[in-house]
Parts: sequence; structure tokens; C-alpha cells
Amino acid sequence: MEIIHQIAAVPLFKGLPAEQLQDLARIVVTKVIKRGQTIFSEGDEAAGFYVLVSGRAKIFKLAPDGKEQILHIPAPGEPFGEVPVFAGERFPASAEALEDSRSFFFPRPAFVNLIKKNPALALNMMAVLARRLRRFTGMIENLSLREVPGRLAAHFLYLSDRQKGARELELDISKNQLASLLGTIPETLSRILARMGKEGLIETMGPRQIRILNRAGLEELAEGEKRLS
Amino acid sequence: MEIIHQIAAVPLFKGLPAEQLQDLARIVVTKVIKRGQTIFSEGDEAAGFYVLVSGRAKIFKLAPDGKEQILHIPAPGEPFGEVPVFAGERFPASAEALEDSRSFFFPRPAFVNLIKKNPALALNMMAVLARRLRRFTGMIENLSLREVPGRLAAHFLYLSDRQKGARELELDISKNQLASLLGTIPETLSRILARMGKEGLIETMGPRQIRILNRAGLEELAEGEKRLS
DNA sequence: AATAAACCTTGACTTAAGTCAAGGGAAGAT
DNA sequence: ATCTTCCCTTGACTTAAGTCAAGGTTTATT
Repeated sequence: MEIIHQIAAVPLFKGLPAEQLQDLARIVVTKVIKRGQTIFSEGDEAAGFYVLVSGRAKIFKLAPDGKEQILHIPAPGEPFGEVPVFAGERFPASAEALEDSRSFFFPRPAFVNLIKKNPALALNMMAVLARRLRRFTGMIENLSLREVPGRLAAHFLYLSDRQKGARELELDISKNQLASLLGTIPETLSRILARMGKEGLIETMGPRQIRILNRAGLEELAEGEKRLS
Repeated sequence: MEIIHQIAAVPLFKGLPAEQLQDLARIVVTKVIKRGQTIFSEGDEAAGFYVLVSGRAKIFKLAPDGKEQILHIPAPGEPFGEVPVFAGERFPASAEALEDSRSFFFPRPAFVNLIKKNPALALNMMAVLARRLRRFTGMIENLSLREVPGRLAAHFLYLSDRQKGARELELDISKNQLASLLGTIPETLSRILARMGKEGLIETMGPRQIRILNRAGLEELAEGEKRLS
């Protein structure tokens, strides 16, 4: 069976004995989602949770006036929509595919049973939840304590660190989506990118490519020690 | 033993057999914290996590310029500082007592062992983490998609719901702390309270008491359907 | 290839909320 | 009981970032 290898490759399921991977393979449902398609909406009853297999998706909140805040962009292999499995029954946010995607869906009751039988799985899941809390904490800090240039600088440094300190960054999402992830709007993002360019902090290479010219400057911006003039 | 009853009363430990409550009682350390005293600081290595027994505390982030964002004010019986038990080893934020307080401290290794042996405890902990994620999601939504009047209105409604729909609200924290919880500053909060008063939405009864005069109005404000003029 | 749709940028303007400053009042400390 | 500190409010001013509008560009779709 092909699926079992894909399941075994999910970090959340690392360390599970073959037998329990089989159990997972038995309960899993594969879902194919087209770009732009809604996966679930805030307030929907959740019958289970997802693991992104391939493609890209966004988890987001929508304001009545249409403004959007992206909470999370899961990488392939990452779970999403898991909160209502453990508390509250309903999704606290919405999810939509950014590209044609494939995901696993694990129905709640079967999954909870597995967790009860398997402390390693439970600890893995707690690690997932705890990491997400850490990221959300950082997001609250960004929104409340940093201005947009600082948030953007911090984001560039984060991307750079993820690509082992590379100066050439590949933006993995459109600038519209990036604005929504940083809690701002495309116009503001555009202006700040231009200012960062003028100050020699970065250079725009292509539509989704940025080169860092002055890492120390970005760090000062992110720490609030400096501001764009 | 008195302590074991206090441990049994913690929601996180609900459903645990007496024997495992004993185990918890064996590993717990009681800490007394004076008002204003730091419990832990962001970045500190975490040897375990806390449960607030009595008093009040705040979990918060501090900007270099001194601005503070409160993330969470645990009620007695609630755990805090649990993230690094499951991911990252270090506290993502700081904690300080708002009043003279007492808390339990559970050392990490012993607690993790207990979790491994006890699925009910694991599921309780996952519920704690999932609920916190839900609240943080709401906080991100507030900061990014709502203006301060909307956040304040939502907060009043939240307090009212917690006190089973009461119109007389008891603010459990100072207005300075409330401003920090809502991601604003005392001056702004003060002005908005005054405006809400002028518009007949609320009435200020005492230094920490508010009466809701127009619940529907607050709901419209919170939903962004209306704004203060 | 042509058309449509989405993406991105720049300019002019508005506005919510922050800063700075000052004063009054309540609460904790000596 | 007095003093000091913190809390809260109000006014005048500044500013970061949002809105509205328009034009150009890239990317999908027919």
C-alpha cells in the first residue's frame, strides 16, 4: 500500500509502530482540493482534522468588511484544523487551498482512540499544539508591539533562517497573501518593500525573490532598535 | 494531606485515579509569589509548568520600548507556562504576579512520565492547549481585524457571558492591565470608555464596575457593523 | 492568441490610535 | 496620618497605516 508510506512520513506520526500506522491507514480519507476551493469554514462542525500532503493551503480569519488575516500556512506534512478535535467541536478559522492540493483527513473518534492507546502519538500531538501556540504568541507580539516594517524584517529573517541563512529568499506566497499574513494590506507592503530597497536593506530580484543586502539592518528593524526613515 | 484535595480540584487533573493524584502530590512544589514579583521571564529555561492556586498573574510579552501585551490572565486552577513542556524548552513569554499568589509547580520529567501512563491526563492537557489556541486565534483576530472599540465591546460581552449574561460587570483587572490585554494604551482605553458612555452603551459605576445599557449596541460594535461616532 | 482576472505599485488623502504633557484621585507604604 | 506611588483622565499634537483611485503587469483561461 502506497498510502502507508505517506502516513509514515508525517512528522506527527513519527515513532509509531507499523501496526498503528496500519490503523491510521484504515481510518484515513484522502481529499483532493482545487486551488481556491474552501476546505472548511469558521464555525463548521469538525468531524476530524487534516494533514496537508501536497500543495499549499491557508488558514485564515475573515472580517465582516472582507479583510483577511492569515493565521497559518501549513507546509506539506503538517496537520491543520486539529483544535476542534480536542476542544470546542467547531473550527475557529477557515481553510482554503492556495494551489491544487491533496490532504489526509482523519475522523475524530478513531483518532482519539488511537491517541488513548498511544502515548507517543499523544506527545507528538501536544508538541504540534505547543509549537503552534508559540507561533501564535509571536504573531500577537508582532501585531501588537511591532510596526509593519519590523514584522516584514522579522519575516525575511525567519525565511532566511529556514533556508539556512541564505541571502536569496524565495517568497513562497504572493505579496497579497504575505500582506494578509503580516496583518496589513498589499499597498502598505508594497510601499515598505520600496523603502527597504531605497535604504539598501534588500533588493527585489524577481516577483517572488528577494536578496538580503544588510542583514544587521533587518535585525535592528525587527528588534525595534531602528526605523525606516 | 490537604494538598491532594487542591490538586484534585484542578480541572486539568479531573478524572485521574487517586493513585495518580498521589503521584502528582509527590512531585508538586508549592510556590508563593508576592504581588509584582516575576515568576519567569521570556527565554528562561523551563524546568516544568505552573498551576495557579490563588491570587492573580499575567502572562505577557514586552517590547524593547517598554510596551506590554498581556497574552493571558490565568484564573485560579488554570495551568500556565506549559508550552515548553512539550516544545521548545524555553518560555515564550514572561509571567508576573498581579497580586500575592500561590501556585503549584510540576517538574517536567515526572509530569511527562505521568502523561505517558495516563491517556486521560494527556487528553485533558490537549484540551488545555487547544482552548488556548482558540483564544489566541481570537486575539489575533482582534488585533488585526477589529478596532479598539470593537475589542473592548467584545471583551465586555465576554465578561458578561462568563457571569451568565449579567449587565453589571466586575472588571477583574485595572484599566491599565485591561489596555495591555486589548493591545492598546491606557489613554486610548480611557477615551473609548468615555465615548461608549456618551453613546449610552455603558455606564461606569465604580472604578472597576461597568453596567451594560445597550447590549445590542455592543454586539454591533464587536461585529464591526457599527462604529462609535 | 485574445481576453479576462488577479497581482502589484504609486499618489493623494483620511483617520485611528499613539505620544507628550499635565493634573486629580485612589491606594499602598512608612 | 502623611507621603509617595500608581492609576486614571483629558487635551493638543503627530504619525503609521488605511482608503480610494488609477494604471501597469503578470498570470490564467477560453
